[in-house]
Amino acid sequence: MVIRVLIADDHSVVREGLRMFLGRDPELEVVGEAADGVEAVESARQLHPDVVLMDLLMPVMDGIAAISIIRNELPETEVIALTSVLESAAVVGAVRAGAIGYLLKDTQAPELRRMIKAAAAGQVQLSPQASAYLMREVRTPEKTEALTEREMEVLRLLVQGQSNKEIARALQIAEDTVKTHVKHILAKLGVQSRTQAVLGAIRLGLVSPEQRMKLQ
Amino acid sequence: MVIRVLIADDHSVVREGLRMFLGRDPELEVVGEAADGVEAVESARQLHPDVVLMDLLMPVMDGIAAISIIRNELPETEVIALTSVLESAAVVGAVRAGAIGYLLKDTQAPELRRMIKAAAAGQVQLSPQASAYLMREVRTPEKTEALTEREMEVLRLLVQGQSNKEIARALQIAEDTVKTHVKHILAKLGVQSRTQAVLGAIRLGLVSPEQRMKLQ
DNA sequence: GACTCCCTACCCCTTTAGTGGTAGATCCGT
DNA sequence: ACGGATCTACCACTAAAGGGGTAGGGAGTC
Repeated sequence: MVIRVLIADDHSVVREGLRMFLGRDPELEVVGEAADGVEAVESARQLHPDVVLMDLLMPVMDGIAAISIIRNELPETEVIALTSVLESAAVVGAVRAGAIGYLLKDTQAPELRRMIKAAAAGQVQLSPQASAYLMREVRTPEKTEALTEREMEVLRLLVQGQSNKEIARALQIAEDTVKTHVKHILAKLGVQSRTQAVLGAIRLGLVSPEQRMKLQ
Repeated sequence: MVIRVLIADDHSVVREGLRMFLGRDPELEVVGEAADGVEAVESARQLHPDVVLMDLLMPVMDGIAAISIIRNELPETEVIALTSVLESAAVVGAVRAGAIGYLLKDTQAPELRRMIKAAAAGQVQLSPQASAYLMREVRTPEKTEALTEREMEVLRLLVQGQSNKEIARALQIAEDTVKTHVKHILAKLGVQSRTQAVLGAIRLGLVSPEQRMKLQ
């Protein structure tokens, strides 16, 4: 019984590396590749793979969104999140979206193959570090209270380094109103200043990398 | 005449992918691998490769530092910077350090082989985007005036979201002095607020990723 | 010795940011 | 119809940040 694997990563070098790692094992077969989230979802729909190796950082549609869709439409298909950095928000997001496993790109080949087989069998396999992040998250439930839509808009402008006055102009509201929103954002994020809010937003992945790079 | 290549990347998957890409070409031979900057430098010393493929984001010693050392000690060895994101600071930093080329991890195999051969011949090969970044840098000479050592220290604390008072305590100096430093930092970075300074520092790569992640 | 750069520290002053509270308008679900 | 959440907006006040300038002491350079 061969396990059919779909690889989703925006770097061709990484895809080729994974292909090599997996190709050596006769129980595994790479049935397709995808270079972004949308491709990944479409390929999964067509191929019905047993396991998807999904990079979290991809253009067009990020990996977490793709995981959600795939897990919804194809409950038989298990997804392993794949990333180069072990970051709290990414682990939690991937697991929330339905990933059964989480691994780093510096994982060795045997470990990788073991995880794919476990995933195909529906068994959860997490690295000790990833488990630790999940534990912490469970112990501290929704540390980040959900921001409202408007607050997210304000946060996005904060992350571009704008002042309250500039934000007010951009959103066509009074500066006092902006201060109210900022006040609530700081409280919800549990920080003391807009700079900390910006750093927290970036760290928690509340804003996409594109948004925070607009500066200049 | 076979071109001897050293691969330096902290992700085993990426190394394997590069090996695959390059192995298909009889003119290229992968003579070694390194998982961090220090390993890269040591391997280069021993192996004297013709070309080093150097990831910029690595633990222990980052790629740019490793490039500097290698280019200094082994002028015959050309280095191609390798990274997943095309970012202004990284391009400029790599070229300053002595990289002869710069390429992204989503580069296709033929392109990759072509660049390695050009590099071995001492020819510069840059992607159009990377060239554009360099052009902009040249047109805007030292947009970022060099910060002094003390200013860098203050900047690092700024990037951790600390207030002037907290920074003063951390550095054992008066808050007024901190304000003076911050004043100079803002002027040199050409920004209007500490939040913008933090964003700029991150974008320009003036602080390492580890430093900005300390929050919490 | 004169000069420059850096770090330190203070001055005065303006602007921006942050805290606490209240409150009307709207929408949504029960 | 009612409560709850959200967005809006204001008030008063305090704290923090930023902009201008000056200036002494140390280290290094010419």
